[in-house]
Amino acid sequence: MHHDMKSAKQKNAVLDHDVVEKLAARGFRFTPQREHVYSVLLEERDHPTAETVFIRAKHGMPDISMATVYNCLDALVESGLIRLVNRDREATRYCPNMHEHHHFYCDECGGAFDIDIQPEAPKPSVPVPRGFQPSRYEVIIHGTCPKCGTKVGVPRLARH
Amino acid sequence: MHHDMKSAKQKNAVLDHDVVEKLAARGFRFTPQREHVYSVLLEERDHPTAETVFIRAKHGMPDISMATVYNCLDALVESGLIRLVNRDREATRYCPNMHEHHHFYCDECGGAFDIDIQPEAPKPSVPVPRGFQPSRYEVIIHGTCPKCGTKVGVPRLARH
DNA sequence: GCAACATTTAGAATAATTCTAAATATCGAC
DNA sequence: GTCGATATTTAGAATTATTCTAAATGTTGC
Repeated sequence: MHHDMKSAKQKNAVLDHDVVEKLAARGFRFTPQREHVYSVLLEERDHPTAETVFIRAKHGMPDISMATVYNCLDALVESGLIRLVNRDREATRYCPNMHEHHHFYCDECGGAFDIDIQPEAPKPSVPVPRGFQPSRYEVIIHGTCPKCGTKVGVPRLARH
Repeated sequence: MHHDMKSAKQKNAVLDHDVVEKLAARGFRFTPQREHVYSVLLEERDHPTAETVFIRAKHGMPDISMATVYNCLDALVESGLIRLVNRDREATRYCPNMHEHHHFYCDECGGAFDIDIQPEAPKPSVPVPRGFQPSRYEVIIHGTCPKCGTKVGVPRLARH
């Protein structure tokens, strides 16, 4: 519908404006590639790797290169628009959710889930020793997700 | 002193026995290389990379190979004797402290610090949505360490 | 439009990790 | 203790993830 499209456009305009500002604040320009990479991250919130972002970004922008994807991701991270998350022994992944939140990684299926912080819940007060100045907390929770938790878990043996 | 040496030896025997058991529990053998790699990790608790472990391990065992270091680290991780920690965009690092604890990473000097959990402090109760079954929490704290915190921080510009 | 500078691009280079195949070591059965 | 089965170590090749390079292109301010 015409009305909806216009509304969506307006939303994008607002969004873009924010992106422009955040990039500019760190001395970066707002380019079609950076916008596109960011939109890819927003679309599927499954913490994709740079490789996956590359593949997805090519759909709407077939000529984009891997180097540019890395460049864009770096710029977005520096600008505080996305953050980077690590999985053990895996390629770095990216997350566009900048609200304070935790991450849940399912040991079974490998899925990644954002865990929102309940505003009523007490701040995870982790006392650090004298002299340390914490700026950011990151909580990673390992376990099984609802889908995998219901399956009968065959305890796997350690085999080489 | 003779007495001290004997005591140290006894300690090692106890330690080794635990290592043997933990390895065996996962179907691994207790080998000189695995023992040595583990001892390297215990000696310097600075979360070394595989590469660093390799270099250090070569001192006491000049013929050990990189492949074996990776193999040993894998076996030790699987056996729950060490754990693996990630730093953004850096090689995987290893930590032999298996007591429940957090990690503090200094943004300035890159140093890694283990943050013990105060027993009196309330468990960091991070409520997860229905259906999720957490098995392990990992808390990473970013900030500045006591040494770097005292220096006058020149705010660095974002440059490419 | 021009000069200065940022960005993109393809591909090369580097770094981290995993794989392969042969040699060696260990374990349990006899 | 010898034998066969299996695990481990080793060197080096292969793969994967990331960074670097240099040339082309785009953007900005004058």
